[in-house]
Amino acid sequence: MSSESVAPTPEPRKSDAAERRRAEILEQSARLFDRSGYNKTSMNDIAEAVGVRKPTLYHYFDTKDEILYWLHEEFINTLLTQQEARIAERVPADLMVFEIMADILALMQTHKGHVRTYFENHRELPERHRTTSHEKRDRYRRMLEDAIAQGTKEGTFRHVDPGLTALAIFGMVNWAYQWYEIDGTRSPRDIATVFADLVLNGLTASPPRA
Amino acid sequence: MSSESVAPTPEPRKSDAAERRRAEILEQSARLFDRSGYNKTSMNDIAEAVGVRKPTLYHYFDTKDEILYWLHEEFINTLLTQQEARIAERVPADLMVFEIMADILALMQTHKGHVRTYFENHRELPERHRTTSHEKRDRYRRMLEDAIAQGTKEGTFRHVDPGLTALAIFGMVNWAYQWYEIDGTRSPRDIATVFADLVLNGLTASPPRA
DNA sequence: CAGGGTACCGACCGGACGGTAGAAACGGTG
DNA sequence: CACCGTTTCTACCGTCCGGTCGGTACCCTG
Repeated sequence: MSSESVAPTPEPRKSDAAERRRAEILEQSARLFDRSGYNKTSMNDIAEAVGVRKPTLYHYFDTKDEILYWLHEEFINTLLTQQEARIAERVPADLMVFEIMADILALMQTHKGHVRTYFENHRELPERHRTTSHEKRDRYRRMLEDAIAQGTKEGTFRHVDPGLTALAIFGMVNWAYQWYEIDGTRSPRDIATVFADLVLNGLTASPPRA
Repeated sequence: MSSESVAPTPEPRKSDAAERRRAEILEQSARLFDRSGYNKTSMNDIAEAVGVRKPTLYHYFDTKDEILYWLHEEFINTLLTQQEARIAERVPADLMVFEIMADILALMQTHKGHVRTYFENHRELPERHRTTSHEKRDRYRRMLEDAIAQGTKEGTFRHVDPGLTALAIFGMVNWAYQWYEIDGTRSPRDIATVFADLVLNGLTASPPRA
């Protein structure tokens, strides 16, 4: 404490290099899982991509499942933080719905491998990790449900089932992991605009009788 | 031709029993894949569930991939046939959208294992099967796009991008494979009603200015 | 510069898994 | 009832893969 005067990094709890290695392993894993699938990618493949040998991976992650678990952590924590900020700022419900959709669609550009791998394999996670990851996922789902319920309470939204409606909206955006092309013409935010317009205003031409 | 007078099944091209065995293998595969995942289910597991030995499976399907391929065939052909009938009947666009959604949601009750397995593993299919299965999938997607475009042309729907809108709608219903519980309180058709109402009329309370 | 944790590696293990070989039984047909 | 394709089985193969063992090099701290 007292001896450090010009330390550039105040508190590197764990070795800084270790943290970067860990991040690199997750990044390469996501890349390979996205390209070849979780099950068809071996720990050896990951090690090679990172530039180390297989046993070194096990210095950072106890099992392959653990890598999958942390891929989920990386993006679900982002989503939770972003939405928590909006709740604190009391963002209007309709805007919240749009922003949640935009957040998730943004992942398709920045964390496609993470998302795909989790969506397609979370059921096969060992009990412990599956449960805790589902808790965060469910917490996020409740955030959207709350935003919908709030919108109804404030008169912005019609009376709808918040649970089913949230599942519909999540479906719209989550499914993008199946078709979104990173080098496509539309940005995630453009797509969010179109999707939010659809879910807020509907497909029907003449406004429904109020 | 001339010898058969009271034949109950006019043309059992391939042995009838063989056809039933094949169907049974697909059914058990879907069940096990849904429970434990495609990759964590071995050919031996399937054989046991069917009540035969592993090599017998290979008498009906050359590879494990082929089983996955035929699981897709089973449900995509149903979907295509159902929608083709509607096109022939000139069903109105908004009803078509509802019925397509209802068809897919119905699969969650009748073919959950099929759907899940295909969605989560079609990318890892060998080139040949992947391509042909994608062709049918894309054909079905175009059907929804056409219905949307037709609705716009007829003035039922607003001006929207049919491609993106179709992807949004498919997302809503396809994603149900992740959360639909067969013994839940809501039937697939109930859910389709709610979802179609959402996508047709939107979430907003007061009608948007026309 | 001694000591101890951190990072890394070569070699290896046990087992599971997709798929095959080769032959026996079965069953419909002429 | 002889024949031939179909269906099924026992036994087996080669490979791959997640994970471990035991040790070495490295580096930071005292």
